[in-house]
Amino acid sequence: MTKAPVRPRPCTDTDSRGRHSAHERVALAASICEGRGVQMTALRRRVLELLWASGRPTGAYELIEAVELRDSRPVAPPTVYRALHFLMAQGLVSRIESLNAYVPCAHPERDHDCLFFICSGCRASVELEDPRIGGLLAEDAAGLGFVATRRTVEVQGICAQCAEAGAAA
Amino acid sequence: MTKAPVRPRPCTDTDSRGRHSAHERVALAASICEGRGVQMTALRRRVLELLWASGRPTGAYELIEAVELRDSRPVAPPTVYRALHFLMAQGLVSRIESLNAYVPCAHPERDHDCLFFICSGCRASVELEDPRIGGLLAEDAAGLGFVATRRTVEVQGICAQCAEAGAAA
DNA sequence: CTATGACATGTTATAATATATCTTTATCTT
DNA sequence: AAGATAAAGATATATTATAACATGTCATAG
Repeated sequence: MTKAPVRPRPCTDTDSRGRHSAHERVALAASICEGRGVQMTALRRRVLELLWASGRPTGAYELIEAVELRDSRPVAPPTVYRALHFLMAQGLVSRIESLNAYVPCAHPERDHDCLFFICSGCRASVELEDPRIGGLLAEDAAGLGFVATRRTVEVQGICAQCAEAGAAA
Repeated sequence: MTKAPVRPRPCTDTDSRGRHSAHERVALAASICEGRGVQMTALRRRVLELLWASGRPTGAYELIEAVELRDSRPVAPPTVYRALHFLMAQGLVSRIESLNAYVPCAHPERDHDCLFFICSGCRASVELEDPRIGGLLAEDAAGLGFVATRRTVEVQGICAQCAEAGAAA
């Protein structure tokens, strides 16, 4: 009656909690690609793996270095950018606009519309789903006669851990 | 009971509607600066003027060219970037992260928390205030123990005019 | 089996965006 | 005027991203 029953939950079932390993994440992504008839190539898989392994929003050039290190060969920017474009098109990766960085998408199996909480202390980001935000944005868009194709919702600040650490220091 | 009474309204009281000229906008900004004891210098004023004159999100380098044209002298990037940083710090300009572009803030006198609807057809952006979004984001942040300092809410799509034009074509 | 077409990647160069650093100038303050 | 402070000028460079063209890979039609 008073509130919508939907409560957002953080998509923090990271491998550090023992729920899903990076490997499992990538396997899920691969099966999604298979189902769609698109190719999860070695390079794309590598980029996605490295994003999951990173644990925080990662810049394209950082990712280039990581691929070079991992595969012991030089890799030029377009190579990685193309992989990122593919992964974003498949909903497997999101771009954090305010950081010029990329994060793997926690729930590629659902049609996602996520918001990101980005800690300026530890550089981590938490992905959240809150359908109510999408609802309001849709409503506002409709009021303007605006047809939305993509949404960017990012909140910058300090996470609980860093706030505590900062307060302790 | 069922809905919050707050309804968002677009901040589209642009000078094309005869409400506020760019000059008035800048004068208001200057008086805000005066009240805060910070300096609205000639350069900062020029950059803000040009942003108001532009009518759409404007890139830093586009702005550099505009200043050079207007003031008939060469202007290096840091000059304009510094002015932009100042104007953003004063809440007089916002950065559109998804475009790497800057827009003047429609209501600097209010403590703003705006969302932007960005048309990929005409490249225009509409600034909206919807306190409900901020409320939900605050609620979600609180749930995570996250202390928010800044928000980025951007919706990409096609505006009513462009949609109509596209449909007609 | 090899020609062809579709897709992915490699390679080179460059565009677009942004900042670090140091110097100079303007503006207050005393 | 001297010294302190804030702003802008100037030079160089860092960071992020794409354009354009060449090559490789793989399935399959001929």
